[in-house]
Amino acid sequence: MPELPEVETVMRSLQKNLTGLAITGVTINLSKVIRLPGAEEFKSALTGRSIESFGRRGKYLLIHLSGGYTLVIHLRMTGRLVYADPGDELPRHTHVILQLDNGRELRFTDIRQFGRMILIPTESLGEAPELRDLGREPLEKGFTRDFLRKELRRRRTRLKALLLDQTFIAGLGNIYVDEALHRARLHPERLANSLNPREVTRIFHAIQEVLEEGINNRGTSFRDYVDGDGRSGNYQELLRVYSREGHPCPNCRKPINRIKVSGRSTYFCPCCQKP
DNA sequence: CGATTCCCCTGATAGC
DNA sequence: TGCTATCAGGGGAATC
Repeated sequence: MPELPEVETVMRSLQKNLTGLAITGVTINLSKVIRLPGAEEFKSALTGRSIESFGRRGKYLLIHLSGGYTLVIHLRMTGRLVYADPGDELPRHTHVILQLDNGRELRFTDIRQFGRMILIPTESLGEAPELRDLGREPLEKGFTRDFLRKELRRRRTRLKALLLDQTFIAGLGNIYVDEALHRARLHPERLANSLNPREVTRIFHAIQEVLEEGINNRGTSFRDYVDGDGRSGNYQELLRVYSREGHPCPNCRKPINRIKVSGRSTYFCPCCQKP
């Protein structure tokens, strides 16, 4: 499931291959993935533009195009963006293809059809409903221990629910939240305003560490995720709790437990992460 | 404000 | 073997 490290890895792989190329045509096989504008307008607005640079905001990938437009893409659960040769076998569930002026193409494939694309003027990126309400970038300067401390104190919700809230911190998802909580030795159902200063420090560092490790290992390929070259990541081999129910905790060897928190499967060590 | 549930959707898996 | 029910989950909407 593409979270911040996976989207960052996709961005970097596409950046390397696609920067400077022009879009010569667009194929849309499933128009509902195009949220804005309409499918025909989307095609004509993209065709002829060149790819100038890439960016990321939370779990959103940004492709900045010539003429002041940005293509905003969310991969949700099973979305893939892969740079391919038109001769390569076309995967099932390929919904959008951007033809490029070097004879290759960028394919958007998404089994569950949850992923979305939006084309908007770059200058109005900040007002786009998808991006407008996103919280801080956890790997940028604006994410400080002091910010986290004040926000945690203010919120009366469970820690896991808060960390998953994209309007609070942008980019964390189920995998990295569970990993960060384990690393910080905090129970996912702890109330956000119950953390003492040392615990705040622990979760602050843990969030950044798991995200950086995730990026350094090119993301977690738990099921569907691959980068822009179609390569899997490696972080699934380093996960300590996520999807490891019954496996021994790397710290204490007690079996990892699984519960539901805010409707999400939540993995934790009942010994290291006491309520 | 927060918690819960439903929805979108396909494919893997469990249970019978 | 083959069928069906359940589950997985990001995010948005609706409801309490």
